[in-house]
Amino acid sequence: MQIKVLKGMKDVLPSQSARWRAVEREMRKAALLAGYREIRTPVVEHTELFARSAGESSDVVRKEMYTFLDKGERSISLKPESTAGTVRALLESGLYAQALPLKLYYTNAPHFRYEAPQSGRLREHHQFGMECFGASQPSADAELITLVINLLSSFGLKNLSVRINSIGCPNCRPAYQQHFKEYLNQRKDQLCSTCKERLEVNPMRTLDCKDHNCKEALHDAPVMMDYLCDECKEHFELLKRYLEEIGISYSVDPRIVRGLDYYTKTVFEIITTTPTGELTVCGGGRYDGLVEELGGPAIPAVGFGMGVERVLMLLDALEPDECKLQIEDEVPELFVACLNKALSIHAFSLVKSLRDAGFRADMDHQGRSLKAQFKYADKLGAKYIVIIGDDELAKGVVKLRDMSTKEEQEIPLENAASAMKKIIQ
RNA sequence: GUGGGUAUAGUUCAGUGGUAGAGUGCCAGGUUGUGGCCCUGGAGGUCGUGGGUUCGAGCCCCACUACUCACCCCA
Repeated sequence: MQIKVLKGMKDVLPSQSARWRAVEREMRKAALLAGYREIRTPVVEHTELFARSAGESSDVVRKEMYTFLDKGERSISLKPESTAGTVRALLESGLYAQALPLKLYYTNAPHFRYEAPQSGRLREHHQFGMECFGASQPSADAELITLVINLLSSFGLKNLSVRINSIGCPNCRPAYQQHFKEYLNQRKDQLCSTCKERLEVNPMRTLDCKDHNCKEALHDAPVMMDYLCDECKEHFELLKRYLEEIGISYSVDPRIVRGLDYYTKTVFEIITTTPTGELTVCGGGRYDGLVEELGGPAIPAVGFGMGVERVLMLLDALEPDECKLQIEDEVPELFVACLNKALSIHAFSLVKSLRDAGFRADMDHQGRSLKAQFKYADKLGAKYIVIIGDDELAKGVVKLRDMSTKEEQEIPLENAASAMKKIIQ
């Protein structure tokens, strides 16, 4: 019985891995330009970390975590998001005591959510994310949004839209929630069953319910935007001004409520349209209370997570000329073919010296006919073939064939690599 | 968790209850020193699994499993 990959998990095969590296390379470059440095946190954490950060009532914690008991009967979970782990590392290392703001990023970090996989939604997916600690000003929020838009645009992606909202802070949110809850209670009968539950646990999540009746019931519901305290209001207004200043277009969507409980003030999503509908590529926001919540000092923070698979999905949908991503060339430059098996020993040592000289070079390992070696080299996409034959060897040369022009020339076997370097470049 | 679709060669997929098929890929030959195109041949199948109906099941029925899409939610 053949063993197959687990549900919701995907192998990245050679045909795709160069794209992964290219995307990752650009992400690192963008992060570095803005002063962010890489952090790598473990894939597993104490379950409690996620319960305390994302919130016991969040869907992620309630039903989507990969949770296990380890051999010491500790409850551990594969990380469903990276902010909690980053904050944990920040506190544990004492990094927060150094110069603030502290800017951190991670890329191609595996994340896990135990749910039904479908298009653009896997159980294991990878995120690029950035977190900025100690920056209370909305310029930090704007910096992140700008960076994401720039990055995605640089790949050639279009149809990106930025949606922002403010969900207030502990000063202004309770009053809003009070009013909102009263509003909901009056319309309790119209709500779907999950929203009835939400009403008790986390009423604000009813705002992004897709159920038709719920939408109807909520269409003139009070929104947080109208209840923001002066500080939150000013913060939000400034964020908009920063975005406008550099020409990032956005829309204010008072219904964005993120799935994680730790957010305060700014929340944002970067959305794109696909043939099947809208797809969230990136989501994030401000979490001014989380560091303190997890036992540290009161340090404001803002960050986002971006789904790498989703970015790649969008890139795959682009026409070849629209995709601006530079993919690393992996095809061999030289394939060393030999006329018969006895000559393989010469091919072997030539390949070695070609590789030492920095060429991507390969040879046959199956004892195949010359013709078969040519076919193989052609399938690999080799740019040149080096032919070693008895006649050539007697003369102390090898033949170099340009696969696209079919031109052949003889190269002295001695110092062949440096001679080829001149010809090929 | 709920609902729909699908399951046949490495892969993409045809297949009307009566001999297991094609495209593509792979290997070889046509060409004893030369790739792409062409021609020929070859290898490759427990027809998802288990039951049932039938003289006979890839096909009909039931169950299960896997995959996939959608809902919910999200990256």
